[in-house]
Amino acid sequence: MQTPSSRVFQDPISDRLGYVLRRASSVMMADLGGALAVTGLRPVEATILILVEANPRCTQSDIGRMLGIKRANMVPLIAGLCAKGLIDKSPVDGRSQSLTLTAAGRDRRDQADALMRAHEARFEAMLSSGEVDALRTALARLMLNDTAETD
Amino acid sequence: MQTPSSRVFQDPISDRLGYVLRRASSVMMADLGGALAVTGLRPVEATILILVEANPRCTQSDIGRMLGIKRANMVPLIAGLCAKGLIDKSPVDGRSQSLTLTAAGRDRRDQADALMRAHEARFEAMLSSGEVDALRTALARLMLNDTAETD
DNA sequence: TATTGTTATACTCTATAACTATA
DNA sequence: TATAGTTATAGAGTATAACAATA
Repeated sequence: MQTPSSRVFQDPISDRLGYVLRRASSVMMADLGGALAVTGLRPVEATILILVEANPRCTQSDIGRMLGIKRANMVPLIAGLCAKGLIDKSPVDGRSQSLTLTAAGRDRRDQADALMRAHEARFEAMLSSGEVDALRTALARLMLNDTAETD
Repeated sequence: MQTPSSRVFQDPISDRLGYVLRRASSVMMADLGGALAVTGLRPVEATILILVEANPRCTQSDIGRMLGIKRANMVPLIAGLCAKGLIDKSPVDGRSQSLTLTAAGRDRRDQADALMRAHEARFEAMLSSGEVDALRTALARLMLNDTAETD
């Protein structure tokens, strides 16, 4: 056969740290997206529910800063969660609005969180506990190079 | 002062492996993008030049399979590199075209590769060599969970 | 002056469907 | 029947600029 590749290719990029980091991240995010599909939430939406529950009465700007998402891009995210009846806004400032989970939001958060933890456990099961610790340590170290502006 | 946050927030997501993986990846990619800006190439374009040099006469579909980029999305990437005079196409099949670097493409590849290696060295310098090895091993293991279709 | 929320906009990345032509 | 290249299109994610209201 002479189908897509009897040819063997040189692979000069699988030893590039940035490349493998990006690919591993995209594999894990794709898995998470699939795991969360039953909740009707995307990973970022599930993450917001978790953050709002842990920080009741925070603002959407607070969430944006925690996640590295710009103010302008938080608007449709929060609006979507409100439209789904998972989050309530209430004015605090006149310019700020505090966020809290609705009862449905708490249920959905719990459902999503359980799926996220199971997802994480599936990936961690591929590593020894020492490897997991090493991975977390290394990633935390690399993140110190973050140069992104707050907004 | 009562500026953006005298308030301290709970952070229930920085211990989620998927989240830190995604953030670390985006930090490193942003740094790479900045480092490559002087070449006028995006990270994916530099990567393609490196792959074409290592695999002369490969097709754009071959590149797509190596990088996990779909056929349809390879079209503007390769067209852009051709328009810049960095890659030449020549028909092999009637349906396939083989890719090779032009002289300018080789120069640009070398320039970009040097910047990529320096970029990588800056990040690896934040870790011990044992930590670098552990990180690479762990990431390679996680990537085995890849469920993406070829095309 | 700085911050919050917002609108509008644009660019990149990714995904699907469909088509042509070739093998 | 499968592959290569292509077009068109849609959805995410992310970025900037600008504005109003408020602190």
